[in-house]
Amino acid sequence: MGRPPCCDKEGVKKGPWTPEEDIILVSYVQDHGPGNWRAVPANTGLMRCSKSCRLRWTNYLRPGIRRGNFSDREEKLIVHLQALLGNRWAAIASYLPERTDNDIKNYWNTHLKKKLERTTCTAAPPPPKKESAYKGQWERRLQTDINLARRALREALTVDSTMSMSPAAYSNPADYALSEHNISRMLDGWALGKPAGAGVSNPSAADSASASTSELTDCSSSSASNCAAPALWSSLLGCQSKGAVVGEEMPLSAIESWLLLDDSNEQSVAARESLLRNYPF
DNA sequence: AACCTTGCCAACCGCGACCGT
DNA sequence: CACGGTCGCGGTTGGCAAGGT
Repeated sequence: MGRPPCCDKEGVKKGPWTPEEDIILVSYVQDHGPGNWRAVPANTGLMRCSKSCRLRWTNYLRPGIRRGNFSDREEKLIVHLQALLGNRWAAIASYLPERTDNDIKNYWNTHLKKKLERTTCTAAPPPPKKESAYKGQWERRLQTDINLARRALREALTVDSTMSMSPAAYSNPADYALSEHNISRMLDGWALGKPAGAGVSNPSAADSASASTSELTDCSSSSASNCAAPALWSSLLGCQSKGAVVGEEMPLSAIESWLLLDDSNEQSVAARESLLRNYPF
């Protein structure tokens, strides 16, 4: 069986958006905020399905989106994150707040994939290096971060008596492990345990702050992973997540440094090991 | 100039997850 | 618990533009 497509109703317009439609959508979102997409066509008279409205907003009209060429830094981040996370474009996009998952996906499919194929064809096959171990560890870590962030956000948004519960109050230990209480406890521990040089500002956090300068940016209505992950990194690394000076020259954050490290460089590997020691999982 | 090929990207489609009833 | 509605994600496609023949 299968659900009929949401956009096959008669009178639902498809294809490219006109400037007039864009204006209507932007005006509506400015008034009501993003979210509740089902109400958008009904309230605006747009002959578009809710899905199309959401997509247009998130991929094109949403403020804070940077279009055009990807920088080397962004390329490297995408390549590394893709290697770690696979084709989880939304998760990858959460580390590049100014780029949409669609943009990153398109860029990967049209540029980076071919680029990598070219380089892997010409380059010698990679030795069975420690990288795989790092990859596995960091992939798990990143995935856990996303899951924790999602869960923490959900819990934070829920006025819940379990907030003050002790571990013993949880019937399932896994529930406590993922509880907001435990997460904040862990974050405190990580922040306290940060190395002397770890108090660097996080460009991701700065990007988030930059994106959030627009009053239209509404984290609560978008994917939790999109908003929570950079914030989590900020917490993890002891960075200021709010009030980051936008536009100021920022040193690379620990995570970004790691992502940009050259695998073939022993110094880089040593630096990575150091990071792993400083931020034990 | 006309036609064909290729590359790019906005938009669509289908599926799974989540949430309320 | 089951069900239906909604949302978000990832894969895919359609159409346009640029370049080549």
